Amino acid sequence: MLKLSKKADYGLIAVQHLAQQPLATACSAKEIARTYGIPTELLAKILQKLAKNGLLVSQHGTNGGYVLARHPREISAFEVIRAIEGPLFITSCVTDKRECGQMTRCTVREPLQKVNETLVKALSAVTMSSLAKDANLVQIEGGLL
Amino acid sequence: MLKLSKKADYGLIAVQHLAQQPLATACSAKEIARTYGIPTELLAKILQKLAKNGLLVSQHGTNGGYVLARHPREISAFEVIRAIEGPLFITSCVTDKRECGQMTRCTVREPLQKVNETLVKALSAVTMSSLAKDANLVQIEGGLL
DNA sequence: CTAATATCCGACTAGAATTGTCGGATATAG
DNA sequence: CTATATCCGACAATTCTAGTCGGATATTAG
Repeated sequence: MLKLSKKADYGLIAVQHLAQQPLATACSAKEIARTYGIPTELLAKILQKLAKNGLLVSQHGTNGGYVLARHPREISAFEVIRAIEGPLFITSCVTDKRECGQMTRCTVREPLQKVNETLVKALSAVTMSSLAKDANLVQIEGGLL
Repeated sequence: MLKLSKKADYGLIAVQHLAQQPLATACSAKEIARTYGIPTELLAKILQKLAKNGLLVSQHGTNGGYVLARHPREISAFEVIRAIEGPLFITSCVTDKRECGQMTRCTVREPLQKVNETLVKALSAVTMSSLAKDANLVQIEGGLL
């Protein structure tokens, strides 16, 4: 059905949560998991992956946890998703290197590749700070009006 | 990994195959399946779904098979995919009517909805005739130059 | 130093979805 | 009447996802 995995959802929620924290305030996996009702162990592994991919910085020990490695403006939904789900291809036949042996004259693949690029661009345009903006839209508008 | 199902791929290939046929020439499921190395029974069910959704017209009996219900120009990749996979949502929490009970203040959902719309537009812009054009691009260009 | 906290990591299970198969009913052309 | 082909539901096999568990390492508080 062409949908994101729950892991990706969890990751986006967590990163967005971190984006809303005061600067240099670390959040533990347990803390975030409880806030959103996400299985703790599962979120822990997702955060580890994000840290390994350089999106988060981890801090061991008491009062440790995770902090964004960059400004929310410079972290896109695409990066978060790719870090968790790996390279994303809309076509099921083209994966990292292998191509489908059968259906050699597949005329479908190439145009879908372009759709794939469009999707990547759209996801790249969604930054963590733009998510936060949407979240506070009512407040902001209220202030401006 | 956010990819189309094989069924969707098979469907696109089949519809595109039909788009390349001389007008009013029916192709059977078996015929198409063998051409592209797709499991016959599986493709049969996919074509049935496409017929039920009004994209194809079926013809029983000897020399029967399937024909496009409309001009290739008026059949988009999006329609084919939706007929096979059902309504597509990029967010895993929002399905047809249910929303995720947990994580009430999910700020992720709404912006992704926009990405979803972008994706739908991109897929809608890809028509079966545009697929065929890409396939014959070399010929056409050669003729024009 | 010790205890508490938290990341880190791999292996494992359960459940769901996808993919593919089978058997048989219906319709149609020759 | 027979061969062909759509139609349809049920089922099996395989793969993917989601979640769990146990234990190792690192850091801070006291």
